[in-house]
Parts: sequence; C-alpha cells; structure tokens
Amino acid sequence: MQYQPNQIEAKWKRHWKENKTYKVSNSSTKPKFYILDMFPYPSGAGLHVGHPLGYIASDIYARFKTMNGFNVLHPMGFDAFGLPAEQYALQTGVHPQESTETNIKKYKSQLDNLGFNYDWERQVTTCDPSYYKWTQWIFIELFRHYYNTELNKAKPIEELVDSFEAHGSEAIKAHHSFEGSFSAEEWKQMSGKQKDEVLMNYRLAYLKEGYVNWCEALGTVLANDEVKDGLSERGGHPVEKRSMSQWALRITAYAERMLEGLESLNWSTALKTMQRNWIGRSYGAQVFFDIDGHDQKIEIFTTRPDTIFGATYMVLAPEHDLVSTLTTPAQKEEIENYIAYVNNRSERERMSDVKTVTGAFTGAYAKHPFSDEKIPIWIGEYVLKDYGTGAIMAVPSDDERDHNFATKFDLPIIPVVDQSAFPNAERGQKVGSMINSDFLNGMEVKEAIPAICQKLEDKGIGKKKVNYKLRDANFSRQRYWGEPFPIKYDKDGIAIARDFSELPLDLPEVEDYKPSKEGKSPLSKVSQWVNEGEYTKETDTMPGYAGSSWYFLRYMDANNPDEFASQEALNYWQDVDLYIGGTEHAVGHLMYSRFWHKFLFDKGLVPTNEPFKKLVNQGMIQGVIEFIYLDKKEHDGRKKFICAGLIDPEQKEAFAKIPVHVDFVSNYGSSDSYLNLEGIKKFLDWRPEYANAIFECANGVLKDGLFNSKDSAMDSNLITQSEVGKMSKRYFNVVNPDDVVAKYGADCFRLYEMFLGPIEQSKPWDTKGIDGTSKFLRKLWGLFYTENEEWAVNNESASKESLKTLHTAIKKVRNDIENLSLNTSVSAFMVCVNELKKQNCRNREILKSLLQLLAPFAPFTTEELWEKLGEEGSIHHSSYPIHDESHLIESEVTLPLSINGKKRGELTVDANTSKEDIEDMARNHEITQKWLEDKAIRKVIVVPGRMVNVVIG
RNA sequence: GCGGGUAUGAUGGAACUGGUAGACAUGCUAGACUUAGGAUCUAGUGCCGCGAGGCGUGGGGGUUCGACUCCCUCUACCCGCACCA
Repeated sequence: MQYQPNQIEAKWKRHWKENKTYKVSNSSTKPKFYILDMFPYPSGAGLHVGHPLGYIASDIYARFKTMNGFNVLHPMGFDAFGLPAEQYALQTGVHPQESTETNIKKYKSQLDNLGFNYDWERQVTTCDPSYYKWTQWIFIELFRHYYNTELNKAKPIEELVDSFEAHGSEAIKAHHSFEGSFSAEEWKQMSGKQKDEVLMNYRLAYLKEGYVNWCEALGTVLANDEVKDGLSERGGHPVEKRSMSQWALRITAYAERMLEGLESLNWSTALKTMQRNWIGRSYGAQVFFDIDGHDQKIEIFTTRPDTIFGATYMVLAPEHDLVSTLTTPAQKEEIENYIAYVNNRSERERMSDVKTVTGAFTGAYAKHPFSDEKIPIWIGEYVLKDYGTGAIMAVPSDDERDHNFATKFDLPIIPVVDQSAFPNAERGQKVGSMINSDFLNGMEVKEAIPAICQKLEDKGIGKKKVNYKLRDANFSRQRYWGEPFPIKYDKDGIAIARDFSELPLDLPEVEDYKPSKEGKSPLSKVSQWVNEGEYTKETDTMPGYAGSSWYFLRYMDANNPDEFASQEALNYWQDVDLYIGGTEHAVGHLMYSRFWHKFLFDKGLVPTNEPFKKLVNQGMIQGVIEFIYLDKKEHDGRKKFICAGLIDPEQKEAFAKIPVHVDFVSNYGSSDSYLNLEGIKKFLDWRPEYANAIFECANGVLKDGLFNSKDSAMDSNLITQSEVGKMSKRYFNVVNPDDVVAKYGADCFRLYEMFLGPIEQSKPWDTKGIDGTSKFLRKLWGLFYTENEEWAVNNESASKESLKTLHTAIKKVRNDIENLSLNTSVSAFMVCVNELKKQNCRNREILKSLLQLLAPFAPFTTEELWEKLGEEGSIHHSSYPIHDESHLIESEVTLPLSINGKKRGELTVDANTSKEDIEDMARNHEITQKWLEDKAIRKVIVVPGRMVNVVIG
C-alpha cells in the first residue's frame, strides 16, 4: 500500500468528527490541563502559514498531555467583533454578521485541515449574543463596584454610598478620581445627578470627560495600546487628541496588583518587562505649590524632591485645567496662540519632533514652598497632560529637558547637586551631594530624598507618592460592530445599568454603517432603538478587547445559559496552564484579561488570582516580499522596469519598488530570484496598466512582447529584489496552508513547521526544506510496507539494537516536548527512523511504540498505521511510551582522548572500567606517547562516561 | 536615550548541569538504478593544507586541564518603550 496522505487525512477527519474523538468532559477523575491558543480574529484573508505555528505546538502539547493521562482542555474560538468587518461593510454593504460568519467558516475548515484536536462544541464567538450577554454582565458588575484601597479589592458601590451617607467622602479609602471632599450632610443635599457624577469618580466602569485618541478616518476613539507612533494600529490612520465624554475602565486601581502578580508568572522576561514599563511605577513626592494671587494650588509629582531648591519655574501641560485661570490679560494672546499651535500639531508630529523646545509664559507666578520666592509659571508641550499631574516643578540644573527649556527662554538655573566627585555622571543622575539647598546642604542625594519628604509632610505641603504611567482604559467606540452597552440614561442624563434579566441587549439592524456626524456611532441613527420611553440608550459600543478579556473562562463551560461559567467548571479547570501566542498582545489583551480576572477573583467568581500561569511567545513566520524596480522617469512615454542587478546602489532613489505576486517569481525567496519571460507575461496579465512597459535586464530587453537578447540568451532573468517582511495581502506573498497540505499532507506540514527551529524564533517561510519531512514520513511508512507495497510488520521479538534506538528516542522526545523544543524532537524521530531502517527493523513491538511516540506530531498517519496494526480504538487515546533505562546501557563506551583539551583520538573501554584503569590506559596510549615527545604528563583528567584529558607540557 | 533579545558551515538549525562543535534537514558534488527524473539509494561536504597538521561558534581580553556555554569589553542586527517629571 502506498502512502497517500490526502486519502488518509480525509478518512480520519471524518472519523474523528463522527466519533467525537476530541470531546472534552468537565467531569473526570483525571488531573486537568488547560492549554490555550490566542484568540484569532477571523479576517477575510484566512489563515496563512504563519498563524498555525503556535497552534501546531499547542496541539502537540495537548495530545501529549492527553496520552499522559490528563484531561486536557484545548479549545478554539473567534474574536469576531472588530473594525475590519465593519470597514468591509462600509465598502460593500455586506452585514458584518454575514462576512464574519463566512470568515469563521473558512477559518474552521483551514484549522480542521491541519488536524487540530479542538472540541468544537466549546467554540466561543464574541459576536454571538449568548456570549456577549456575559460580556455585558461583567461590564455591569464593573459599573456596580469601586476599588477599596484598604481591603485591596473591589467592593459593591452600595457600601460606598452607605459610607458617604454616614461619614461623607473621607471615611472610605477608595481608588478614585474625585477632586475635593464632602461631608455626610453635603452628600445628602446633593441631587441625583450630582450624586451620579460623584460616583462616576469611583466606579470601575465609569463615564469621563477627557482627552482621548480620536481617529477621524475610522470615526472612533482608540485605547492607548491601539495607537502606535501616533497612528492607528489598524489601518495606520492619523490620531489626534480630542476631549469627549467616554466610558473608561479603572484599570489603574489594579496597577500595583498587576505589577506584583507578574512575579509569580512563568512568562518571558521580555513580556514581563513590557508590562512593567506600561504600568510604569515610579517613586517620588507629591508637592503642592501656592499660586501668587490665587486660591488654587498646583499639584506636581517629582522623583527628585531633593532638588526642590533648584526649582526656578513651573511648567503646566497646555491642556492643564488651570491654564485659562492663571493666564494674565497681558499674556492671553501669547498663550492662546501657543495652544492653537499645539492643537494643530498631530500626535505624530509631536512625537517625531521632540527636540524643538516650545512654550509660553502665563504671566502668573507660584510661590516656592521653601524660599517663598516668586517663580514663573509656563506652559509647554514637553509636559504631558496624561502623566503625573500634568504639571512639574522645573529644575534646570538637574533635568535635561528643563535645562533645555530654561536655556531657550532664559530662565535662571541654580545648581543644587554637586557631582564633581562623579566625573562621568550625567545631569539628573541620582549621585552627588546637595548644595544651595538650605537644610539639605552636604547630604548625599540618597539621604536628601527621604529628608525632604519628611519635611514636606511636616509642613503639610506634600508627601511621598508612587506614580504610575498606566492610564485608565478607554472603553467606548463610536462603531457598530461591537457589544452594545447595557446602559440607559434617564431624563437627567443619569446612567443606569440594566437589570440582568434584560440581557443580552442585542445589536439592532442599521441602514448603513457610517458613523454619524459629531463623532457618534451608527447606532445613534436608529431612533426607535435609542429611545426607550423616558430613557435613551447608550449608542457607543465596546472595544475589541471587551470580548477577549474573559473568553478563556467561557471555554470551561461554553454553553451555559445561566452563568458565564458554572462554579463547578471554574473550580475544575482553574486557570490556563499554558498559553501560546505572539507578543503583539503584550500590553493590550494580556493586561485587560489580567485586570478582569482579578476583578472576578475579588468577587469570588473565579478561583485564581491570575489567568495565565505560563505563557510562551511564538515567533512570527514572515514572508519574502519580491519587488521589481520601476524607473520613476518615463522613456518616450513608456514605463520601464529594470533588473535589480543593473541598479547602482547610489541611484536607488530614482526607482520605485513595485511588489510582484510571488507566484510569478522563479527561485522565489532566494537571493537570485528573478522573473523569466513567462513570469513577466503573468505580471502583465495581472497588472494590465503596465502593458506597454519596457523590461531591461542584463541579457536583453523585452518590449512589446518581443525579447531582444544579447549574447543569444534564451531568457530574460529580470532580477527581483527580495526582502523579508510581513506575510500580507498587500505584498502578494501570502502562502495558504491549504495549498501546502494539498501537496504534502497535513502531517508533513505540521512536522515541517516544527522542524524549522525553536518556537520562540521568527523566521521567513521557505518551502525548500519541506522535502525533508516529506521523505521522513515516507521512510516511516516504508518500515510498515515493503517496496512492493506489501505489509511487512512481523511479531518476532525486538533486537537489542532496535530497543536501544527506540528508547533513546522516547527519552529525548518526552523531554523535548516538556520543554517545547519541538524542532529537536522532529530530528530525534528522523534519527530513530533512519536507524531502524538500517537495522531492517519491522518489529511490531518497536513500531507500535514509535507510532505512539509520533502521534502528537503526525496524528493522521499514525492513526492510520495504528489501525493497520490492528490496534483497538484511537491511538490518541492510548498511553504515551515511557523509556526503560535498561535498554540504554552500553557494555562498551568510546571516550574521546584529548591532549591539552584538544581531541586527538578515541579510547574504547568496557563500561565498568575504573577511573584508575582508564587513566592508565590513557597514559600508555599510543596517541599520548606520540604527542608526549620529550614532555611530561602533568595530569590526567577522567570524567567517567564522558572524556579523558591528558595534560602534558 | 532607556529596556529586552540575538549572533554557530552555502542555508534552517543542534550541542544536557563547562567535557568529541556543526546532530537532523536543505543545498551542493560524485556515483548506482533508470527511457527519463524535480523519484529512490550510496558516498562526500566547516575553512586552509598533498600530508603531518593548523585554524574555527560576531571582534578583543579573562577564568579553567578543558569555554558556543561562565566573567569583562566592544561591534552589528532585531524587538519593545520613548519629552514619563
């Protein structure tokens, strides 16, 4: 019988589905293991060969764990709300629901094609009302809670209200954004609307008016992590700051716990560092400065309170609330002009141009808290509204930016830290001793910081403070394709959470998907939906990360209509033991999920404090982009392409790089890739706008379909420029796994992706090596069938040699899978099969174990041969082989014989020869004698079973 | 600028707690079988050298009997953050 992967795969795909081979039960006496892949967004382009890398690894691991006696949860689902489907709807009018369903179907078929062991009965789809019902439910719970900083957990908002009624704002310690304070009496006097506004400053999900990232092109606001370099992460559109009223989540309440929690997690240091940076904790002091002629104070945060005597001016962010109050009539025009200038600059401009120092003087003065001197208050772009308090005390002597600002605007500089003892220290480094600083004089910086903090507290003008860079997460999107907020407003505009019985609040149908004017979502146009008697509905929708922040919990009990997941399911599955995915979610999804999880933990709804115990970052599989050079100048009104080999590197500016579909390119992916005549023809059929172009290469010119060759060359060989980059539709370099599977089979594809290298590493896709794994599978088949395609397995007892080969492989593969070193296990399989072949081993006992060992990697082929062996049931429900050390023991060992650490020969000895005997043998060995000449043996080092080193000299 | 990571043949990569550098695979060379081969099999393949031998894991230095592995230092590339007070 011949090896025909396509037939085998079709057969077992059907069989597994019909027999529910991969169904997972929640009631089992086995230990649990939860392995998770990152939630894919089902894009219209489908999967490319890069996506399954992590899925294959997790599938292998999941199957391995199953065969080792675990009850394994390895689910899959879809992060189905999101912008691309809505953008597509805008262009084509196709309902996002419809295009999303089509895409999901395609994804599922592509995934099944690769033989993954998902239990599809547990599929989670975020846009399904039976799922987003619970997303809305969690939102309501967040809305109904505040964060108690004494108990360090979320508590019901009613407890806060009770405390306000009894004691006013001061009794309860809570994480909030409320400015000021009130007594119990004052609270009772407040109107419903006023109370609502106060409570918004405490709720974990709350409405706030503030500066947000507005993206005009997408017609929506974006969260900080959705903005990269001042452009939207999706689509690369410009983003500007705009003040709007938006829902936000108080993730900052959890900043410290999120930081602490990282310690216990088995994640890569890179990922942890990214989260730490994003949270951005810094220690310093909060100080209040009085303003000359005003009642208000300016609150600042500084990490260098010790340098306060060097503070010669203050700077507020241009958006700071006090700016309009402080500005004197004389400076009004200047300040207004400056603010207009800042508003005109896009976020991107601000970020790319950080060296230009700009600012304006408000005309107002603050009082220095120690010297009582008047110091001017400026505004400047370099002070950010979002960081700290949006205001600083400027110490030009000890801060590079303040120094630049002071130099430019001619402001005084007072040196306060003497760094002469540290000649290599830079400005601002925390070394040196204090000068010009009153009672701090003579202290080292490290002593001065606690000393000044104490003084600030004594004077009642400041205190030690921890500051976080982390901002509350923006949670509103002015888009259609997302979860509707379960919120309605009464006639006073008070936000009211819906009763749980009203969930899910379904998305209504809309006429079109365009956002309405004034930055409102398309939902605002459906008035019969928006208006609900005396109430109106919230018309924004939730962002993409809403649904993905808790999906891993739903998998535990995916079809539960009464709870987001039952307590039994949650207590059984606990948390994710292994999460595999890319780093792109480092600060987005992984932060929000941890935050939601901790909130649910506070509520006693989940048994664990962290959702993902261990996380492995898979590398990306990149594509090779093939470009051809187009001369920017036309030649007699015709466009001209030039061979990459003919271009002088210094002249590259004169040419445009046009991406070519990689299917047209010969030697695709290598350094000598080129377009032959046929390739150029295909290119012209594909891009008819270049029909009359000229193609010039080293051995001839193609013009009007005719090739005028030099040196009687037969082909054009227009060399293309190959670059490693994203695999993407726009570069025409996407490789669909279905095509590879059709040609080589899924098992071969799985083995090849694993064989490519360590899972964490990125590498360009290259089909060239796939023959290696294809040959391997055929060799494996060849152990079971003769060349004449006859069954060749016998029942004789296994040879010692074959047992050793097998058990060596078992030992290595087991260890490799545990460490996710899947590339080396593939090579171990190759070694094993090569050796068994040499031994002409056709022994049932050996081959059966080999199949079980390989089953997680090549589920189809092994299942087929398992059946052929006449075994009962699925190989995937059998037990994983365990190695027997006794088969690995050798009677003789060959040790390398080194002279001065360099291998010069070998020494074959009986396995239980004593150290002393080996040393004697080494001393008298002919190789030692040869190298000895007239020198003496100084020492002989014998590492039993390893090596012998003779030191001479 | 700050933080993290990587560097090994022509290529992807291997080497456990320091102990035979280059496993496995691709590519290449030669041969066998074949009408043919982009099938299969065999042998070879780090570099220099006829050889003995020398050199060799980004560069330089160190520790050690012995270093891809540990320490110091420099370089290049990749990723993340970035006026963070």
